[in-house]
Amino acid sequence: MVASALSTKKAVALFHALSDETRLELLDRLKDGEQCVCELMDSMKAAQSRLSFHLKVLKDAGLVEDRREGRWMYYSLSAQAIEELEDLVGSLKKAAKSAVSAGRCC
Amino acid sequence: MVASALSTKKAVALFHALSDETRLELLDRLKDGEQCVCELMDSMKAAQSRLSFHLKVLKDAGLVEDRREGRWMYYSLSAQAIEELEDLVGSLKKAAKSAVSAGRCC
DNA sequence: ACCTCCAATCAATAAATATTGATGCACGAG
DNA sequence: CTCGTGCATCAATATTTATTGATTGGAGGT
Repeated sequence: MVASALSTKKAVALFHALSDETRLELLDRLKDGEQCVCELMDSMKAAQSRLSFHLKVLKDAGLVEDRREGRWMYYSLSAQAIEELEDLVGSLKKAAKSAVSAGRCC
Repeated sequence: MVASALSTKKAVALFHALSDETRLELLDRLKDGEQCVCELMDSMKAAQSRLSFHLKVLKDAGLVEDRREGRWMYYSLSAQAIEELEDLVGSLKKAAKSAVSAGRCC
C-alpha cells in the first residue's frame, strides 16, 4: 500500500470544497492576501449569507483560516492545505509500471 | 494577471469529478494500469450501473480515457488531466507579496 | 440468425447542496 | 446599557447529484 497520502474522506472534502465556482473565486481573491467578508461581498457582488456559507465550506475543508479583528472577520488562504492538495494530486499519478493486466479480465 | 491556468468552469468540472469517494477509488485502481469495467465491479463490489455512471463523470472531466476491446471497455488514467490538475493547484497558491490590505476595509 | 455477455443509458426515487431572506449574536461606539 | 454594524446561522425552497433496477445496444460465439 502506498500510504494513500491522506484519507480518502479528507480528499473528498478538499475536492468538494474546490468544486464550486463561487468558492474558487473566493480563493482566487484571497491569493492577494487576507480580506474581510465585507470586502469580498463588495468585490464579488454576492449576498453576505451566500459568502458566509461558502467561506464556511472552505474553512471546514481547511482551505482558509479566519481571524477576528474587532467586528470584522478576515479570511486568508491556508498554505498548509494547498500543500496537502499538491500531495493529493501527486498521489493520483499513474504508478511507474503500467502493469498491463495479464490478459483475461472477466 | 497570472493567466488563471484553465478556465474556472474547467476547474470546477475537474474538482467536482474528484469530489466523490467512488470516483477517487476508481482512479486509485486505475493507477496500476488499464482495467475493464467488469474487473472494477468485481474488486469494488459495486453495481455495474453505478460504476458506469461514475466512469462517465470521470471521462467527461477528461480524467480517464476509454478503449473498447471486443466486448470489454478498458478505462485508464489520462496523464494529461493530472498535469492540468497540478497546474490548477499551483495556481491556487498565495501570491508572493502578501499585500496586507491597506488598513480600513468597509 | 439466435443467444449470451458486457456495458451504457434511462426512469424513478432518494439524498445532498445551494440560494434567499429572516433571525440572532458578538462587538464597539456612543 | 442601548444601538448599529458585520457576520454566522437557521428555515424553507429550489436545484443537483447519486442510486437502483430495467431496458437497450453492440460484439462475439455457436
